Amino acid sequence: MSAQANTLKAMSGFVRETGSPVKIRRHAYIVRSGERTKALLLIQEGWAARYRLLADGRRHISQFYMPGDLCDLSWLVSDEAKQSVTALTPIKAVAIERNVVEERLGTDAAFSRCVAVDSLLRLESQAEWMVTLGCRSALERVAQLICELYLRIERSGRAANSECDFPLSQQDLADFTGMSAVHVCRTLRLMKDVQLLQLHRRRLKIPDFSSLASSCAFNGAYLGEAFYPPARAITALT
Amino acid sequence: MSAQANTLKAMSGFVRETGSPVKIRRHAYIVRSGERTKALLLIQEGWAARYRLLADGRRHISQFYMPGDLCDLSWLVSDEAKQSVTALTPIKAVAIERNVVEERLGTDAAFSRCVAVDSLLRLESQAEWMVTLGCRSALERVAQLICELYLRIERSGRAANSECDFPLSQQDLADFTGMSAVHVCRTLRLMKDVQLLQLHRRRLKIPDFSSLASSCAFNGAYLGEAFYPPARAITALT
DNA sequence: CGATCGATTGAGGTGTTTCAATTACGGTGG
DNA sequence: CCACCGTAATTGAAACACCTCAATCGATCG
Repeated sequence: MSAQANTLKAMSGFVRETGSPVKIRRHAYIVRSGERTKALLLIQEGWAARYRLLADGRRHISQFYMPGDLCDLSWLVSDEAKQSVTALTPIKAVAIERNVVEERLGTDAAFSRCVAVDSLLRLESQAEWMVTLGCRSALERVAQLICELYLRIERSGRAANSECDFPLSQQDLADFTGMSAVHVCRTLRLMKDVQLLQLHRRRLKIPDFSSLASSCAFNGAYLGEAFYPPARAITALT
Repeated sequence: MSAQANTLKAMSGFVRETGSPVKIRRHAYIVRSGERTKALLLIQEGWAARYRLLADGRRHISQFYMPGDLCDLSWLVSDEAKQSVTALTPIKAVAIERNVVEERLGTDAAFSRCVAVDSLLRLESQAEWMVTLGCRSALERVAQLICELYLRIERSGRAANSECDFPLSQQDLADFTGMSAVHVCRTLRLMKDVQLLQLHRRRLKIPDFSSLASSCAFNGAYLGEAFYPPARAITALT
């Protein structure tokens, strides 16, 4: 679908031209839940997490951002951010004023369409994760997350030889998959033991993507074609 | 925000004018996963569920549709439906050709904006459910679902005296909340015992909405103002 | 080189699932 | 109106996946 291939390009091109560069320190808030944001960010280097803190102290991460991702269109539709976003690593990004985007959304039909299409694709992707959180096993959750993240890293041009940097802690993985950090540890150990992946010192290697994918019945179609070249889609399904 | 109040009206007004009425039998497919849809539906009577069937037979429902809901904008952005939708009850709806909407999305800026805003709001709502599926207890899950559904039913004008029709089976609730039907049964029993709700013969009564809401730290803000009048929002939070 | 944070491992507990049996309900035909 | 049927709800008992707590080990960084 050409529409969705255009989406990111149009959006990020717009941001890159119009915006101004910013840097964010590790562990710094990008936005706190309840605050009104004044700018959107196009991430260029580093990772961030969108999360919610519950009253009992538990944290649930609902989204990871990495280079190439736009953070966050949902800020356009509500006065207050519903969830916090924090930098997991040092970040370089391009910031664009919120009102510039708001202005364009509603006057520029092609741009508005891009936003709509992008949001609908994310909705599909999140729906898949609802399914996974709702009824898949610990190993499947972790495997699916690793599959998804690896493909997105690869897409951003930061993977080579089935290897890439992987800045997430086990606690981060746990907070996304709805598991305890301890159980993530045990699950990763199991996956390492059966050669599904190598993960050490923030480096990830996936010796055989298709076996990892089949361990969790991964179908990357939900990431959209822009994130998932057809050639890869086929190998992942076999 | 006025934008979101306009969203549904604009959308459903458009559909109602342009579309043609259809009826769907209980248990009939509205779309099967993998099929290409030719029309969107504005539900007028009855309920539907969007779900995914896993290889091992488990089902996960990622969305319920009820009167007033549009089903489903995500069909616009992919050739094949990613998840199936089935009628939980007999349904009356208005159908509109997919290409009519596709055409308008991308040429009509205001319309495209409505679609974008609606999708972004749904995204927020789903993110909340990811949090709930990821780290809340059985009782909280069920309570949150009941809270959300009741408010939506009320919004559609089908509730009175804290009572409404409630066509979902315990299996339906289980498949959405990621629990077994047996445990939904036990959880409902507990909730009935402590007077959080009454549920019998497909009739739901919530004697005190605010205690039900506080049992799951419910914050209906994620439903959007259109679904959640400020007055109610306050009582639910106290 | 010490201090700190993250990863790892073990032991024990628990919320939820699974399986199986029973009961209640709602619709249908006689 | 009643007898029947299939579906849904309910209950109990046993099993299990995952969690919590706590201690140890390793790695990173000032």
